[in-house]
Amino acid sequence: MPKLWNETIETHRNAVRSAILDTTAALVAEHGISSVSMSQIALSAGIGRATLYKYFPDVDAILVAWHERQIQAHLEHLAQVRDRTEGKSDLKLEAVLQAYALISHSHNGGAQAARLHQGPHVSRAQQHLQEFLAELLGEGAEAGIFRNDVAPGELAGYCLHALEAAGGLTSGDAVLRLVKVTMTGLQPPGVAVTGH
Amino acid sequence: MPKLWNETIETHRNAVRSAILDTTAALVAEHGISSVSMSQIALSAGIGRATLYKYFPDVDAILVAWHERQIQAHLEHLAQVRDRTEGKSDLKLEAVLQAYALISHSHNGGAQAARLHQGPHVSRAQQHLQEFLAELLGEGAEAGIFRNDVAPGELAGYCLHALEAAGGLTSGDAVLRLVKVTMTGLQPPGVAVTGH
DNA sequence: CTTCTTATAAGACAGTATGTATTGTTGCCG
DNA sequence: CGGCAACAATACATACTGTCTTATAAGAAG
Repeated sequence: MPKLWNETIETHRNAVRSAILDTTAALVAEHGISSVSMSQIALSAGIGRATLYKYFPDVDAILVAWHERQIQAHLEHLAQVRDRTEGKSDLKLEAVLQAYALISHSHNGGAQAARLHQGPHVSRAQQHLQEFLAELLGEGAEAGIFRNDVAPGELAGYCLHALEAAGGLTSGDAVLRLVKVTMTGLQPPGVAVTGH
Repeated sequence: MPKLWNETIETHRNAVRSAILDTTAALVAEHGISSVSMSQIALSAGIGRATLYKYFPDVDAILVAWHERQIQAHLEHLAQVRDRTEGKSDLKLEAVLQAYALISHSHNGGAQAARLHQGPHVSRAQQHLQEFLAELLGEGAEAGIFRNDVAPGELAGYCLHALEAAGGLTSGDAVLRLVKVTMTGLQPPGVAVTGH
Protein backbone atom coordinates (compact mmCIF):
# COMPACT_ATOMS: atom_id res chain seq x y z
CA MET A 1 0.00 0.00 0.00
CA PRO A 2 2.87 2.37 -0.53
CA LYS A 3 1.10 4.17 -3.31
CA LEU A 4 -2.60 3.61 -3.22
CA TRP A 5 -2.62 7.33 -3.66
CA ASN A 6 -0.39 7.50 -6.70
CA GLU A 7 -2.66 4.97 -8.31
CA THR A 8 -5.84 6.95 -7.98
CA ILE A 9 -4.16 10.14 -9.02
CA GLU A 10 -2.64 8.49 -12.07
CA THR A 11 -6.02 7.08 -12.94
CA HIS A 12 -7.59 10.47 -12.65
CA ARG A 13 -4.95 12.13 -14.80
CA ASN A 14 -5.47 9.49 -17.49
CA ALA A 15 -9.20 10.06 -17.36
CA VAL A 16 -8.80 13.81 -17.74
CA ARG A 17 -6.28 13.35 -20.51
CA SER A 18 -8.63 11.05 -22.33
CA ALA A 19 -11.51 13.46 -21.94
CA ILE A 20 -9.39 16.25 -23.40
CA LEU A 21 -8.56 14.13 -26.41
CA ASP A 22 -12.19 13.14 -26.92
CA THR A 23 -13.39 16.71 -26.63
CA THR A 24 -10.76 17.91 -29.08
CA ALA A 25 -11.69 15.22 -31.57
CA ALA A 26 -15.32 16.26 -31.35
CA LEU A 27 -14.47 19.93 -31.85
CA VAL A 28 -12.27 19.12 -34.84
CA ALA A 29 -15.01 17.02 -36.38
CA GLU A 30 -17.50 19.81 -35.87
CA HIS A 31 -15.69 23.04 -36.63
CA GLY A 32 -12.66 21.98 -38.64
CA ILE A 33 -9.09 21.46 -37.55
CA SER A 34 -7.97 25.07 -37.93
CA SER A 35 -10.53 26.66 -35.65
CA VAL A 36 -9.91 24.72 -32.44
CA SER A 37 -8.27 26.68 -29.62
CA MET A 38 -7.05 25.95 -26.13
CA SER A 39 -9.80 28.15 -24.70
CA GLN A 40 -12.46 26.30 -26.63
CA ILE A 41 -11.14 22.89 -25.63
CA ALA A 42 -10.93 23.79 -21.94
CA LEU A 43 -14.42 25.23 -21.96
CA SER A 44 -15.89 22.30 -23.86
CA ALA A 45 -14.11 19.77 -21.66
CA GLY A 46 -15.36 21.48 -18.52
CA ILE A 47 -11.92 22.16 -17.07
CA GLY A 48 -10.07 25.37 -16.35
CA ARG A 49 -7.89 26.81 -19.09
CA ALA A 50 -4.87 26.86 -16.81
CA THR A 51 -5.45 23.21 -16.00
CA LEU A 52 -5.42 22.36 -19.67
CA TYR A 53 -1.99 23.95 -19.97
CA LYS A 54 -0.81 21.54 -17.25
CA TYR A 55 -1.67 18.64 -19.52
CA PHE A 56 -0.65 19.95 -22.94
CA PRO A 57 1.51 22.90 -23.95
CA ASP A 58 -0.50 23.83 -27.06
CA VAL A 59 -3.18 22.75 -29.49
CA ASP A 60 -0.73 20.96 -31.72
CA ALA A 61 0.45 18.70 -28.92
CA ILE A 62 -3.16 17.70 -28.27
CA LEU A 63 -3.77 16.92 -31.91
CA VAL A 64 -0.57 14.87 -32.11
CA ALA A 65 -1.53 12.93 -28.96
CA TRP A 66 -4.98 12.31 -30.37
CA HIS A 67 -3.58 11.11 -33.67
CA GLU A 68 -1.15 8.88 -31.80
CA ARG A 69 -3.99 7.34 -29.84
CA GLN A 70 -5.98 6.76 -33.02
CA ILE A 71 -3.13 4.96 -34.75
CA GLN A 72 -2.51 2.92 -31.62
CA ALA A 73 -6.12 1.76 -31.64
CA HIS A 74 -5.88 0.91 -35.33
CA LEU A 75 -2.71 -1.03 -34.67
CA GLU A 76 -4.40 -3.15 -32.01
CA HIS A 77 -7.38 -3.71 -34.26
CA LEU A 78 -5.17 -4.84 -37.12
CA ALA A 79 -3.22 -7.18 -34.84
CA GLN A 80 -6.51 -8.79 -33.84
CA VAL A 81 -7.49 -9.20 -37.48
CA ARG A 82 -4.16 -10.82 -38.21
CA ASP A 83 -4.38 -13.27 -35.33
CA ARG A 84 -7.98 -14.22 -36.01
CA THR A 85 -7.39 -14.92 -39.68
CA GLU A 86 -6.55 -18.53 -40.47
CA GLY A 87 -4.16 -19.32 -43.26
CA LYS A 88 -0.81 -18.34 -44.61
CA SER A 89 0.82 -14.95 -44.75
CA ASP A 90 -0.92 -13.83 -47.91
CA LEU A 91 -4.37 -14.46 -46.52
CA LYS A 92 -3.51 -12.78 -43.27
CA LEU A 93 -2.07 -9.83 -45.12
CA GLU A 94 -5.08 -9.50 -47.35
CA ALA A 95 -7.34 -9.41 -44.32
CA VAL A 96 -5.13 -6.83 -42.62
CA LEU A 97 -4.90 -4.62 -45.70
CA GLN A 98 -8.63 -4.81 -46.16
CA ALA A 99 -9.18 -3.77 -42.56
CA TYR A 100 -6.78 -0.87 -42.95
CA ALA A 101 -8.45 0.23 -46.16
CA LEU A 102 -11.82 0.23 -44.45
CA ILE A 103 -10.38 2.33 -41.65
CA SER A 104 -9.03 4.84 -44.15
CA HIS A 105 -12.34 4.79 -45.95
CA SER A 106 -14.56 5.57 -42.97
CA HIS A 107 -11.99 7.83 -41.39
CA ASN A 108 -11.69 10.14 -44.36
CA GLY A 109 -15.44 10.30 -44.52
CA GLY A 110 -15.25 12.17 -41.24
CA ALA A 111 -12.22 14.17 -42.29
CA GLN A 112 -14.01 15.31 -45.42
CA ALA A 113 -16.82 16.70 -43.33
CA ALA A 114 -14.27 18.60 -41.29
CA ARG A 115 -12.65 19.98 -44.42
CA LEU A 116 -15.92 21.21 -45.81
CA HIS A 117 -16.12 23.69 -42.98
CA GLN A 118 -12.96 25.36 -44.17
CA GLY A 119 -13.48 25.06 -47.90
CA PRO A 120 -12.75 22.42 -50.54
CA HIS A 121 -9.20 22.05 -49.42
CA VAL A 122 -7.16 20.20 -51.96
CA SER A 123 -9.64 19.45 -54.69
CA ARG A 124 -9.30 21.60 -57.80
CA ALA A 125 -5.82 21.04 -59.20
CA GLN A 126 -5.34 17.67 -57.58
CA GLN A 127 -8.38 16.42 -59.43
CA HIS A 128 -6.86 17.57 -62.70
CA LEU A 129 -3.77 15.60 -61.82
CA GLN A 130 -5.86 12.51 -61.25
CA GLU A 131 -7.71 12.99 -64.54
CA PHE A 132 -4.41 13.47 -66.31
CA LEU A 133 -3.20 10.08 -65.08
CA ALA A 134 -6.56 8.45 -65.69
CA GLU A 135 -6.29 9.39 -69.36
CA LEU A 136 -2.99 7.59 -69.75
CA LEU A 137 -4.29 4.62 -67.81
CA GLY A 138 -7.42 4.48 -69.95
CA GLU A 139 -5.38 4.39 -73.14
CA GLY A 140 -3.18 1.65 -71.75
CA ALA A 141 -6.15 -0.36 -70.62
CA GLU A 142 -7.69 -0.24 -74.09
CA ALA A 143 -4.41 -1.50 -75.52
CA GLY A 144 -4.45 -4.36 -73.04
CA ILE A 145 -1.32 -3.16 -71.28
CA PHE A 146 -3.00 -2.26 -68.01
CA ARG A 147 -5.81 -3.89 -66.12
CA ASN A 148 -9.33 -2.96 -67.16
CA ASP A 149 -11.19 -4.52 -64.25
CA VAL A 150 -10.77 -1.28 -62.33
CA ALA A 151 -11.79 2.16 -63.57
CA PRO A 152 -8.90 4.39 -64.71
CA GLY A 153 -9.85 7.05 -62.18
CA GLU A 154 -9.53 4.61 -59.31
CA LEU A 155 -6.19 3.40 -60.62
CA ALA A 156 -5.00 6.99 -60.88
CA GLY A 157 -5.88 7.60 -57.24
CA TYR A 158 -4.02 4.45 -56.32
CA CYS A 159 -0.91 5.62 -58.20
CA LEU A 160 -0.89 9.10 -56.70
CA HIS A 161 -1.24 7.87 -53.15
CA ALA A 162 1.19 4.97 -53.54
CA LEU A 163 3.88 7.23 -54.96
CA GLU A 164 3.58 9.67 -52.10
CA ALA A 165 5.39 7.00 -50.13
CA ALA A 166 8.45 8.34 -51.92
CA GLY A 167 8.47 11.18 -49.42
CA GLY A 168 9.62 8.82 -46.68
CA LEU A 169 12.37 7.17 -48.70
CA THR A 170 16.02 8.06 -48.45
CA SER A 171 17.74 6.84 -51.60
CA GLY A 172 16.92 7.49 -55.23
CA ASP A 173 17.10 3.78 -55.91
CA ALA A 174 14.34 3.19 -53.41
CA VAL A 175 12.17 5.64 -55.33
CA LEU A 176 12.73 3.70 -58.54
CA ARG A 177 11.81 0.46 -56.77
CA LEU A 178 8.63 2.12 -55.51
CA VAL A 179 7.66 3.07 -59.06
CA LYS A 180 8.23 -0.49 -60.17
CA VAL A 181 6.09 -1.90 -57.36
CA THR A 182 3.35 0.59 -58.08
CA MET A 183 3.34 -0.28 -61.77
CA THR A 184 3.13 -3.97 -60.92
CA GLY A 185 -0.21 -3.18 -59.36
CA LEU A 186 -1.44 -1.94 -62.74
CA GLN A 187 -0.90 -5.27 -64.48
CA PRO A 188 -3.97 -6.95 -65.96
CA PRO A 189 -5.41 -9.71 -63.79
CA GLY A 190 -4.78 -13.33 -64.69
CA VAL A 191 -1.23 -12.89 -65.87
CA ALA A 192 0.09 -14.21 -62.57
CA VAL A 193 1.35 -17.78 -62.36
CA THR A 194 -0.56 -18.39 -59.16
CA GLY A 195 -4.20 -17.72 -60.03
CA HIS A 196 -5.35 -16.16 -56.71
CA MET B 1 -5.80 51.26 -76.45
CA PRO B 2 -8.91 51.16 -74.32
CA LYS B 3 -7.16 49.30 -71.56
CA LEU B 4 -3.44 49.70 -71.73
CA TRP B 5 -4.00 50.59 -68.12
CA ASN B 6 -5.92 47.48 -67.13
CA GLU B 7 -3.09 45.44 -68.52
CA THR B 8 -0.37 46.94 -66.36
CA ILE B 9 -2.55 46.84 -63.27
CA GLU B 10 -3.36 43.19 -63.81
CA THR B 11 0.31 42.46 -64.22
CA HIS B 12 1.07 44.23 -61.00
CA ARG B 13 -1.60 42.40 -59.10
CA ASN B 14 -0.29 39.08 -60.36
CA ALA B 15 3.21 40.03 -59.30
CA VAL B 16 2.08 40.95 -55.80
CA ARG B 17 -0.01 37.83 -55.55
CA SER B 18 2.94 35.73 -56.58
CA ALA B 19 5.21 37.45 -54.09
CA ILE B 20 2.70 36.74 -51.31
CA LEU B 21 2.66 33.08 -52.21
CA ASP B 22 6.45 32.89 -52.35
CA THR B 23 6.84 34.65 -49.02
CA THR B 24 4.29 32.38 -47.39
CA ALA B 25 6.02 29.29 -48.72
CA ALA B 26 9.31 30.50 -47.31
CA LEU B 27 7.78 31.20 -43.91
CA VAL B 28 6.13 27.80 -43.82
CA ALA B 29 9.40 26.11 -44.71
CA GLU B 30 11.19 28.03 -41.99
CA HIS B 31 8.81 28.17 -39.03
CA GLY B 32 6.30 25.42 -39.72
CA ILE B 33 2.83 25.61 -41.12
CA SER B 34 1.03 26.36 -37.86
CA SER B 35 2.95 29.48 -36.92
CA VAL B 36 2.38 31.60 -40.01
CA SER B 37 0.06 34.57 -39.55
CA MET B 38 -1.34 37.28 -41.78
CA SER B 39 0.70 39.89 -39.89
CA GLN B 40 3.90 37.93 -40.43
CA ILE B 41 3.23 37.37 -44.11
CA ALA B 42 2.45 41.04 -44.77
CA LEU B 43 5.54 42.17 -42.89
CA SER B 44 7.78 39.64 -44.57
CA ALA B 45 6.37 40.43 -48.01
CA GLY B 46 6.91 44.13 -47.47
CA ILE B 47 3.26 45.11 -47.95
CA GLY B 48 0.70 46.57 -45.60
CA ARG B 49 -1.45 44.21 -43.59
CA ALA B 50 -4.64 45.79 -44.90
CA THR B 51 -3.38 45.32 -48.44
CA LEU B 52 -2.83 41.65 -47.80
CA TYR B 53 -6.48 41.34 -46.80
CA LYS B 54 -7.39 42.76 -50.20
CA TYR B 55 -5.71 39.78 -51.84
CA PHE B 56 -6.62 36.94 -49.49
CA PRO B 57 -9.25 36.68 -46.74
CA ASP B 58 -7.17 34.52 -44.38
CA VAL B 59 -4.07 32.37 -44.00
CA ASP B 60 -5.83 29.26 -45.13
CA ALA B 61 -6.79 30.81 -48.45
CA ILE B 62 -3.15 31.68 -49.06
CA LEU B 63 -2.00 28.17 -48.28
CA VAL B 64 -4.65 26.70 -50.54
CA ALA B 65 -3.66 29.06 -53.36
CA TRP B 66 -0.01 28.17 -52.88
CA HIS B 67 -0.78 24.46 -52.92
CA GLU B 68 -2.89 24.94 -56.01
CA ARG B 69 -0.03 26.70 -57.78
CA GLN B 70 2.36 23.92 -56.80
CA ILE B 71 0.14 21.18 -58.17
CA GLN B 72 -0.44 23.21 -61.31
CA ALA B 73 3.31 23.42 -61.88
CA HIS B 74 3.67 19.70 -61.28
CA LEU B 75 0.88 19.04 -63.73
CA GLU B 76 2.61 21.02 -66.46
CA HIS B 77 5.89 19.32 -65.74
CA LEU B 78 4.29 15.89 -65.95
CA ALA B 79 2.55 16.77 -69.22
CA GLN B 80 5.94 17.72 -70.65
CA VAL B 81 7.42 14.42 -69.51
CA ARG B 82 4.55 12.56 -71.14
CA ASP B 83 4.88 14.37 -74.45
CA ARG B 84 8.64 14.05 -74.59
CA THR B 85 8.64 10.32 -73.92
CA GLU B 86 8.59 8.17 -77.05
CA GLY B 87 6.75 4.87 -77.01
CA LYS B 88 3.46 3.39 -75.99
CA SER B 89 1.26 4.19 -73.05
CA ASP B 90 3.12 2.01 -70.60
CA LEU B 91 6.46 3.69 -71.26
CA LYS B 92 4.89 7.12 -71.08
CA LEU B 93 3.16 6.21 -67.86
CA GLU B 94 6.32 4.84 -66.31
CA ALA B 95 8.14 8.06 -67.10
CA VAL B 96 5.29 10.13 -65.68
CA LEU B 97 5.03 8.06 -62.51
CA GLN B 98 8.75 8.25 -62.04
CA ALA B 99 8.65 12.03 -62.39
CA TYR B 100 5.83 12.26 -59.89
CA ALA B 101 7.63 10.02 -57.44
CA LEU B 102 10.70 12.22 -57.66
CA ILE B 103 8.56 15.27 -56.99
CA SER B 104 7.08 13.62 -53.92
CA HIS B 105 10.54 12.60 -52.86
CA SER B 106 12.16 16.01 -52.97
CA HIS B 107 9.03 17.79 -51.85
CA ASN B 108 8.65 15.82 -48.63
CA GLY B 109 12.27 16.48 -47.90
CA GLY B 110 11.25 20.09 -47.47
CA ALA B 111 8.05 19.22 -45.67
CA GLN B 112 9.95 17.11 -43.19
CA ALA B 113 12.16 20.06 -42.33
CA ALA B 114 9.03 22.11 -41.71
CA ARG B 115 7.56 19.41 -39.48
CA LEU B 116 10.66 19.16 -37.37
CA HIS B 117 10.04 22.67 -36.15
CA GLN B 118 6.76 21.61 -34.63
CA GLY B 119 7.75 18.19 -33.40
CA PRO B 120 8.05 14.74 -34.96
CA HIS B 121 4.54 14.94 -36.24
CA VAL B 122 3.32 11.53 -37.27
CA SER B 123 6.25 9.32 -36.50
CA ARG B 124 5.95 7.21 -33.35
CA ALA B 125 2.83 5.08 -33.74
CA GLN B 126 2.77 5.25 -37.52
CA GLN B 127 6.22 3.70 -37.58
CA HIS B 128 4.95 0.84 -35.44
CA LEU B 129 2.19 0.34 -37.97
CA GLN B 130 4.72 0.14 -40.76
CA GLU B 131 6.85 -2.34 -38.83
CA PHE B 132 3.78 -4.41 -38.11
CA LEU B 133 3.07 -4.71 -41.83
CA ALA B 134 6.73 -5.24 -42.68
CA GLU B 135 6.75 -8.30 -40.45
CA LEU B 136 3.90 -9.93 -42.36
CA LEU B 137 5.49 -8.98 -45.67
CA GLY B 138 8.83 -10.40 -44.59
CA GLU B 139 7.26 -13.73 -43.70
CA GLY B 140 5.44 -13.87 -47.00
CA ALA B 141 8.57 -12.99 -48.93
CA GLU B 142 10.48 -15.83 -47.28
CA ALA B 143 7.70 -18.19 -48.28
CA GLY B 144 7.93 -16.95 -51.85
CA ILE B 145 4.43 -15.51 -51.81
CA PHE B 146 5.51 -11.88 -52.03
CA ARG B 147 8.31 -10.21 -53.92
CA ASN B 148 11.68 -10.19 -52.22
CA ASP B 149 13.44 -7.75 -54.53
CA VAL B 150 12.19 -4.88 -52.36
CA ALA B 151 12.70 -4.60 -48.61
CA PRO B 152 9.62 -5.38 -46.49
CA GLY B 153 9.75 -1.94 -44.91
CA GLU B 154 9.52 -0.24 -48.29
CA LEU B 155 6.65 -2.48 -49.31
CA ALA B 156 4.87 -1.66 -46.07
CA GLY B 157 5.17 2.06 -46.79
CA TYR B 158 3.80 1.43 -50.26
CA CYS B 159 0.80 -0.44 -48.87
CA LEU B 160 -0.06 2.15 -46.24
CA HIS B 161 0.06 5.03 -48.69
CA ALA B 162 -1.73 3.20 -51.49
CA LEU B 163 -4.59 2.20 -49.21
CA GLU B 164 -5.10 5.75 -48.03
CA ALA B 165 -6.61 6.27 -51.46
CA ALA B 166 -9.62 4.54 -49.92
CA GLY B 167 -10.49 7.84 -48.29
CA GLY B 168 -11.49 9.29 -51.64
CA LEU B 169 -13.63 6.35 -52.73
CA THR B 170 -17.38 6.21 -52.48
CA SER B 171 -18.44 2.57 -52.59
CA GLY B 172 -17.30 -0.33 -50.50
CA ASP B 173 -16.71 -2.33 -53.66
CA ALA B 174 -14.20 0.26 -54.80
CA VAL B 175 -12.31 -0.22 -51.54
CA LEU B 176 -12.10 -3.97 -52.17
CA ARG B 177 -10.82 -3.32 -55.69
CA LEU B 178 -8.18 -1.00 -54.27
CA VAL B 179 -6.99 -3.73 -51.90
CA LYS B 180 -6.76 -6.13 -54.84
CA VAL B 181 -4.75 -3.67 -56.93
CA THR B 182 -2.44 -2.93 -54.03
CA MET B 183 -1.83 -6.62 -53.42
CA THR B 184 -1.04 -7.12 -57.08
CA GLY B 185 1.88 -4.80 -56.53
CA LEU B 186 3.26 -7.23 -53.96
CA GLN B 187 3.55 -10.11 -56.43
CA PRO B 188 7.04 -11.48 -57.02
CA PRO B 189 8.65 -10.21 -60.22
CA GLY B 190 8.80 -12.42 -63.27
CA VAL B 191 5.39 -14.01 -62.83
CA ALA B 192 3.91 -11.78 -65.47
CA VAL B 193 3.30 -13.14 -68.96
CA THR B 194 4.90 -10.14 -70.61
CA GLY B 195 8.40 -10.07 -69.23
CA HIS B 196 8.82 -6.26 -69.17
C1' DC C 1 -0.08 71.08 -65.56
C1' DT C 2 -4.11 69.72 -63.14
C1' DT C 3 -7.52 66.48 -61.76
C1' DC C 4 -9.25 61.98 -61.20
C1' DT C 5 -8.77 57.30 -60.16
C1' DT C 6 -6.62 53.37 -57.93
C1' DA C 7 -3.42 50.81 -55.11
C1' DT C 8 -1.35 51.28 -51.22
C1' DA C 9 0.86 52.39 -46.25
C1' DA C 10 -0.04 53.58 -41.77
C1' DG C 11 -2.61 53.74 -37.89
C1' DA C 12 -6.71 53.02 -34.82
C1' DC C 13 -10.04 49.95 -33.06
C1' DA C 14 -12.62 46.07 -30.57
C1' DG C 15 -12.62 41.31 -30.05
C1' DT C 16 -10.28 37.14 -29.08
C1' DA C 17 -6.44 33.70 -28.11
C1' DT C 18 -2.21 32.99 -25.81
C1' DG C 19 0.96 31.92 -22.00
C1' DT C 20 1.89 32.83 -17.28
C1' DA C 21 1.09 34.00 -12.49
C1' DT C 22 -1.68 34.44 -8.33
C1' DT C 23 -5.45 33.53 -5.81
C1' DG C 24 -8.73 30.42 -3.01
C1' DT C 25 -11.07 25.91 -2.86
C1' DT C 26 -11.55 20.90 -2.68
C1' DG C 27 -10.29 16.23 -1.41
C1' DC C 28 -7.02 12.83 -0.18
C1' DC C 29 -3.35 11.41 2.91
C1' DG C 30 -0.63 10.68 7.27
C1' DC D 1 -5.99 18.13 12.46
C1' DG D 2 -2.26 19.73 9.26
C1' DG D 3 -0.10 19.10 4.85
C1' DC D 4 -0.22 18.22 0.05
C1' DA D 5 -1.66 18.10 -4.79
C1' DA D 6 -4.90 19.20 -8.29
C1' DC D 7 -7.99 22.32 -9.53
C1' DA D 8 -11.16 26.69 -10.93
C1' DA D 9 -11.21 31.33 -11.28
C1' DT D 10 -9.17 35.44 -12.25
C1' DA D 11 -5.91 38.76 -13.81
C1' DC D 12 -2.44 40.34 -16.88
C1' DA D 13 0.58 41.54 -20.82
C1' DT D 14 1.21 40.27 -25.44
C1' DA D 15 -0.10 39.07 -30.06
C1' DC D 16 -3.21 38.15 -34.03
C1' DT D 17 -7.52 39.18 -36.27
C1' DG D 18 -10.70 41.68 -39.24
C1' DT D 19 -12.39 46.18 -40.32
C1' DC D 20 -12.17 51.01 -40.89
C1' DT D 21 -10.24 55.63 -41.76
C1' DT D 22 -6.85 58.78 -43.42
C1' DA D 23 -3.03 60.13 -46.22
C1' DT D 24 0.31 59.38 -49.90
C1' DA D 25 2.12 58.09 -54.51
C1' DA D 26 1.68 57.03 -59.35
C1' DG D 27 -0.48 56.61 -63.69
C1' DA D 28 -4.33 58.33 -66.94
C1' DA D 29 -7.11 61.88 -68.92
C1' DG D 30 -8.55 66.60 -69.40
